[in-house]
Amino acid sequence: MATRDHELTEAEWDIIQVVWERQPCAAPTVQEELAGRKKWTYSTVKTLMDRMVAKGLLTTERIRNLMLYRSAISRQDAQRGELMRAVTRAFGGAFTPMMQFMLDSDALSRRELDDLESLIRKKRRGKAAEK
Amino acid sequence: MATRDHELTEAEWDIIQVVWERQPCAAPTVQEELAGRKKWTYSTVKTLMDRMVAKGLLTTERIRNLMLYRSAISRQDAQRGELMRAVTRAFGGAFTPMMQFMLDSDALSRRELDDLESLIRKKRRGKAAEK
DNA sequence: TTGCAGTCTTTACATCTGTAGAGTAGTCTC
DNA sequence: GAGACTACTCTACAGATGTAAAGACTGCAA
Repeated sequence: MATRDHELTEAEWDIIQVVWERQPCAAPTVQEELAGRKKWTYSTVKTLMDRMVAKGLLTTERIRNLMLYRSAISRQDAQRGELMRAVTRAFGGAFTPMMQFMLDSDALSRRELDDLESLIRKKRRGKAAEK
Repeated sequence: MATRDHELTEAEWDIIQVVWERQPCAAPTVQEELAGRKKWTYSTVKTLMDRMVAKGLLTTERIRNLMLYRSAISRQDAQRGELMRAVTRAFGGAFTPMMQFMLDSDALSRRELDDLESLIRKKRRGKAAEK
């Protein structure tokens, strides 16, 4: 059941983010929610959402005259997809080099490094416990 | 000098990868190099490369009748761009959650976790030494 | 000098993505 | 029941992306 990786476009990320928060929700809701950041008209949002339905990213349920949308993929799936995309394209599919790159890029503060180290330690204990 | 992040498309990644390896190189070289994996004709490769020049991703130098291409951005820049894209879109710009996600996704083997831990330790020592 | 092999230039086209106007159809209100 | 709302459907269009055919140029070999 290879939940194959989904790649969302920029606009799709903006929309699905709102859907995850508010689902089930109607297109006007999403448009209003995004109104602050994006100056998209209702039409734009609706078109994007319907295309996402066609792509299997969202599902709809019609209640009388209202279309309710739900996400068809989990946030985790979408995050994994985005990550796989990055690691595949930019790092030849190898996670360790990517992690190393992040560490080397000084993107992380001392504090974050601390957190990360304990996370890894915990993780390793888990692995060690496995068969 | 904000070396702003570059976002490459799928096809652009394939091409620039070869350019990094072989530069300076001509379009036919790139096409041949990719021939195994992509069934792109010379025309396709050349068109893509010229568009990349227009975008500032590659540079050219004409020697007689030959066009030599070079990458205008480093592999690191491109990798950073891809990573920023992922972390921005999928993790709201926060690196730690992204790292955590990777750790939780079991993408890494015991071995890799070991390597990673020592990497982080080294990194932390570095940070500690700073001002 | 003629043709061929190699390279480049021009043009094209389908699909995807972002963006939206215009028109239609229920619903609520007076 | 007519207007005002609200939400929906249809259609369009420009720019980006993937893909490539057709034609033009040029230097070398016969």
